[in-house]
Amino acid sequence: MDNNERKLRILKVIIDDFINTAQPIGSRTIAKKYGLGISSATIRNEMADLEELGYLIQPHTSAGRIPSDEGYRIYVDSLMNQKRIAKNDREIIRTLLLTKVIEIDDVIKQSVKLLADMTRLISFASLPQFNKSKLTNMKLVKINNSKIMMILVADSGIVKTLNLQLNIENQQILDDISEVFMSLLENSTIEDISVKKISMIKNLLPQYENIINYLVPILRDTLNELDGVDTYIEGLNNVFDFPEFNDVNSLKEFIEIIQNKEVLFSTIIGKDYKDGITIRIGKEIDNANLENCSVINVCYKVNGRYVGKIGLIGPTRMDYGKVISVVDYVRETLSDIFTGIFL
Amino acid sequence: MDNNERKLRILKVIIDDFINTAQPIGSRTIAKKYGLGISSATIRNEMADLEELGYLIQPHTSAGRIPSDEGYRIYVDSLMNQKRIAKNDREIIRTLLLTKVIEIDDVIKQSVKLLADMTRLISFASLPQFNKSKLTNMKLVKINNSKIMMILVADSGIVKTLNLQLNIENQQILDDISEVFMSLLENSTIEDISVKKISMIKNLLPQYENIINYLVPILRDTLNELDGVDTYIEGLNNVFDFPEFNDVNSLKEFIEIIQNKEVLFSTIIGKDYKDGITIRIGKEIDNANLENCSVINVCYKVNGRYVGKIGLIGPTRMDYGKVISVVDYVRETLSDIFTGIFL
DNA sequence: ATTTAGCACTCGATAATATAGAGTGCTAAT
DNA sequence: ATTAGCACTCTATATTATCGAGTGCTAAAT
Repeated sequence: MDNNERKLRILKVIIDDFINTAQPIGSRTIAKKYGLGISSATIRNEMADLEELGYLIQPHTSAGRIPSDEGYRIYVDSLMNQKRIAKNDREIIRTLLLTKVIEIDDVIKQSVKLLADMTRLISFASLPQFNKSKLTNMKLVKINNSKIMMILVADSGIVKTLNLQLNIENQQILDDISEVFMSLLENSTIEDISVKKISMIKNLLPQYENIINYLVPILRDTLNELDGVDTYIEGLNNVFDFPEFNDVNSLKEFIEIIQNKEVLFSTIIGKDYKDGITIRIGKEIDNANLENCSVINVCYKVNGRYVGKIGLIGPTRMDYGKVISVVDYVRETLSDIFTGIFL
Repeated sequence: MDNNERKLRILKVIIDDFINTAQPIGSRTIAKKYGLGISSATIRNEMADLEELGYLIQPHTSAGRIPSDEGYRIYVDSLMNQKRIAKNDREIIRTLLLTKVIEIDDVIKQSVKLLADMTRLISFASLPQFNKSKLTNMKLVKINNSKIMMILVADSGIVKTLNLQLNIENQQILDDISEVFMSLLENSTIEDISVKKISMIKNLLPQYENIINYLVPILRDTLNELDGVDTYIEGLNNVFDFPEFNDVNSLKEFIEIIQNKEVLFSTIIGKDYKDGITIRIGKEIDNANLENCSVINVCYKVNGRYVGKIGLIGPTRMDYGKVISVVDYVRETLSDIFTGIFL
């Protein structure tokens, strides 16, 4: 049916317009503003159909219509113009991500900033997880009489520094200990740190058994760090420019939800790792407080392993075409960086 | 004149009330709510006088009065009840600052968090500067084939970790280098790192001259780090609860001003270092955008040297008594920590 | 069979108006 | 010097009126 095709064209126009203006749009305005070659009455009829199909919503009788989540879904899946990222933006991304930045954390931090700046939405990322990584270096540094610092380096290049309370007479002791640790545990994953290896360490350094007993669980916990996944968030200030949050209360609510680590990590970032861009619109996010938002996510791999996710959240009314093009280019750049071409 | 004394008592009552309610207060309410033994008419006359003196402001004819900046100034200087910090708060501060925390940066970060939580205002700090400190430990850790990490420990307990690009075959080389560095530079200040000492290091490790040439300026720069003063800010979310910011625009403006590094560092934190608590009220801050705010600052010393400042900003209508007691206790605790009693 | 002009109707947004009440300043009595 | 009394002011809130964008339906036009 070719009138179906016309319906979709009208739907596209409505959503395009709404993304720009944030205002409900009516049949007359559509006819006037976008020359579709049909009268407002015809458009009116089509709009009534589109509403019945669930793609449009009428805030009240005498207002125009706005897209529903389902409307946005169709729009994203098949109606919107795929935009090519602006050359200027492309260059900024490449320049800022490919130079100066050394640590993975910094690459991700920088990417999150870029995403927020370019899309004027809120961006976030989860940081690479340390587990299943192999221990490639470990150092103990004396800070003062009661404190030391433990530095752990994983094969992925991730570095963890831990401040510990420990009375140590001199640095030499720490050097001896870390040397033995490394001799036995270099390139170990968490599973490789067996009881047997620990006993071997203790046998080699019987005089430091207490210290070793103290350090091993900390080492294991750090390697195992399943829970405390670090997350970044940027662009929070952009919420002030969202017309959908025009009162202090809804602003506050949204900011608080988004800063809730549990919500951010479980719901917004999510735990499913798969290739490509994931878009969740409104109710699809499955959180009553985020019903008016959409979330766009991508995973990034380091050395071929999924280690984290990066993405955006904003009002369902967002410029999907532009936003997706930017996210996708960041994804591509991260992929280039982390597959070792540039690192 | 003893009626002067009565005026001040009335002024105090008005400000106390306004701090609590954020509402202008009238003569009748004062007479009813606070039994001062005088009639509303008398209070009315006194209030008219207080307004003429510049301590009160009448938002409009039929509203009550609110304090002016000058009113707050008198209040803070001589009227308000000096509060003793709540025992509970005292314990939280001590517990969180004296245990677990090792690095000065962390102490300050934690302090800033505590201040924001306890006062429900916005808190900030500038970080200690590293210069003039003595180097007490240095370690080089191999991260991978092209990267190492340098850890510098100063006598003050400050730790700096730096990520560097350097091709190093194995950790042993780094250990040798750092050992020689420490043998010659332990307890050196920036001035002590003389050309002569550097040559001595090179003489001891002729085969690593390139590496040493690379590391020395970085070491010096880090020790010298004069400019890039880091600042923290916490409690930004508290602005949502200030009744004085009840529309999105004023919220946005305030947040943006406060996050402006230049304003934060130059105006809010300020560069004057002196003992004790500094309070600036409204216009005293000398920034048109912060006219409705007050700033409370203290400096902290590490090893007897001023190294940074920590403080709070919020609406002029804040509970000065409580806020000052908390800030003062944090100041005291930091002083204890940084004079080395606990560190 | 579609499409469209025409029109009565709906309903939120905005403006205009009315009302209430908190607070004031002044006057005259205490 | 203090206070009761009272007319007056002015904002905040509620009430009402008005406007207009948009709709759905009907009947005419294509």
